[in-house]
Amino acid sequence: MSATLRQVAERAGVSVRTVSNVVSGFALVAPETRTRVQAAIDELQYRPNAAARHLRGGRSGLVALAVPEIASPYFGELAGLLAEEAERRSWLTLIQQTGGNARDERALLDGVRGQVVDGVILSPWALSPGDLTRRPEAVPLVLLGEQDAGGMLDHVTVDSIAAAREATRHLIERGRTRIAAIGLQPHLENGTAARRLEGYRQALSEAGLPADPVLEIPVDRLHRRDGADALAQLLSGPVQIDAVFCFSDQLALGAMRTALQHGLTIPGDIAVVGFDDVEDGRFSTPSLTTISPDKEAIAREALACLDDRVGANGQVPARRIVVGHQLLVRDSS
Amino acid sequence: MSATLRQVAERAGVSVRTVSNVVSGFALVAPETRTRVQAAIDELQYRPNAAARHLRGGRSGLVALAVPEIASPYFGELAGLLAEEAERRSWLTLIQQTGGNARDERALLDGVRGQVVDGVILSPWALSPGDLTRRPEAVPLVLLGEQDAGGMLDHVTVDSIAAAREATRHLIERGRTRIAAIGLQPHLENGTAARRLEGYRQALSEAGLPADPVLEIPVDRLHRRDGADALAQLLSGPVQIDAVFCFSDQLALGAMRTALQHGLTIPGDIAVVGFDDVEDGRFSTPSLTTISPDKEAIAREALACLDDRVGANGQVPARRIVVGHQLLVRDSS
DNA sequence: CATCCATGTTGCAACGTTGCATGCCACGTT
DNA sequence: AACGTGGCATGCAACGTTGCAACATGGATG
Repeated sequence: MSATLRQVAERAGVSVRTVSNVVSGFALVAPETRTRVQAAIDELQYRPNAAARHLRGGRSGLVALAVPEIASPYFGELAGLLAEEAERRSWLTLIQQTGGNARDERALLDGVRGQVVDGVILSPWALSPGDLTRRPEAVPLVLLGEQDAGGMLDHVTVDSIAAAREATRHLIERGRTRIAAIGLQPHLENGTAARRLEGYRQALSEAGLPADPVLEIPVDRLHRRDGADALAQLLSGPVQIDAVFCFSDQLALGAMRTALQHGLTIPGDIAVVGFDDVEDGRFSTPSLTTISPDKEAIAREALACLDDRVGANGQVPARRIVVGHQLLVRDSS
Repeated sequence: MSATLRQVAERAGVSVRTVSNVVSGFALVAPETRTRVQAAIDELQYRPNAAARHLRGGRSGLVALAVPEIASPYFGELAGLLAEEAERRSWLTLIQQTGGNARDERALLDGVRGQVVDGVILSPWALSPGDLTRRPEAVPLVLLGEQDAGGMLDHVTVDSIAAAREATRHLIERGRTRIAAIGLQPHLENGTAARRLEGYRQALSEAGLPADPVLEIPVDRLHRRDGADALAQLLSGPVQIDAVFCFSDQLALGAMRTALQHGLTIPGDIAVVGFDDVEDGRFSTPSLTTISPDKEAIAREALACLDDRVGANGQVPARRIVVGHQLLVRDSS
């Protein structure tokens, strides 16, 4: 094991407390003493013991990042940015996968959180606002995504309604009139899909196009497979379409595959727009038009919220931060 | 904060030690006492304090997962599986991005490791075997990938030479004779690219095809962009090719994009094979033929190594575990 | 009846750190 | 000479847990 304060103290011929002062950089230490202690520290390769500091100070320096699945490109990219930002602020990042189900998300809120981490950044998928606010313990919690908690919690999000409206409007401006929406998730409490659907409908309505329930396709999850299946289902039916707005890039990439397999051209026969701007969509063929949320800003703001809340223990008013987004027009439309 | 053992003890009218015994499940506790204590635990919602346990027991229950970048699909998928397996074994997973540079990888070995985590799973990218073995402290370390450490450390890998040979042989069996290799990384210590190149050359040699240095293309990183650029470079030159073996799926997906943009057909004009079997390749158009390493096995074996080494403190002989792989033939060849 | 054992239960100490209060010294002021 | 002051260093206690050894109790054994 590593050297302790006591060992360093003995070596330097000072008290444990003085070594602690040198290590912390604070307090008054005579220059001569400081160099002597520092020498002992270097010789013994002293490293502060994280467990003792945690026990004594009540802070672990750990933040949990809870997402449905880290392997999903969007959450992978977000996790990368969050981990970077966390490191910049001297936090270590714990990764916690919820699988997107309510049971695991709830277990997470009760479990890990309380005793190991100083804060949690949660991207809820299945929890209702009620679940979120009914938390006995008070570990700082920041929400990502659409699921609001009635203004009780810090919350970083994009304006999904506006973004979805822009995406749909873009398709309309390209002359499309039979625009399907893929990605409804009526079985989840999660408000994301609902908001994107809302934006989609607003755009249709603004353009005087009818909203047709037959064009609104629910999916089980947000994987490529689901997008592929959803479009296949549409194409095998009697419905005519000339565009699809998918609620995630993953869905869009799956849908594109189905379209191409059916011999359709993109964007000739079908224009496709996604949401997330993951790396895949930039190099797919054709490249994918998408809504690009400002992920760097999400990471930055989420950690900033946590920092503020952990620093000032007690009452900081809950914040709701809306980060920017951008429509990136590429070859698929 | 949460209740402590002492508070539970007072409430149940027993000693702190007895409560500890109940919580741990071990030792002898009279059934009647146990239920009484359990009741107090439930009422007070007692949760063991992780910091105290860590300090007392010397184990944090944390394992660090150190990869170049979590946003990269291969590492994302691997991280997901590793985190799942870790949870199954009651570890929490810390995520540590090295950026694939030697400085950060070295810093990681000296820093975090020592005082916070019980073990590290490292996917080295830039470190030499020398860097890896020259470690003063003795925190269990498991290596992923090709970079061996002279048999000094636990090491989980695929047989890259054999896999690359199979991939190349597959292209030869499809009648290709001008097969390029994309993905050399002469600037890194990392042995991965070197082994895949070795397997590629072996296959050519076995088939009596000449190895042509002009067909072996180095890249800076392993992103789609690099694959796209590499193929563009090849196509703009005088060299004729009818197939590409890319050392990662990312490179392959980038190369496919370039090929399609140049109006080439896949696999008609150019057959493409990748390495990794990431989700993207399953839904790209055309879908990507690739080498699929058994990622579940990698995750399982890596955690098993760590468990064994942490459990039995001291001398466990270093293990080298080779997990299986499989050539998945899809539309790109 | 003394002894031994198994079963329950307990107090003490220690893990390494830092907040707090105190001690000590030299120096300058009244 | 007595006093206050500021710079520096230290000892004690506590964070919450568990290993260890010891201690009760009651029943079985010699």
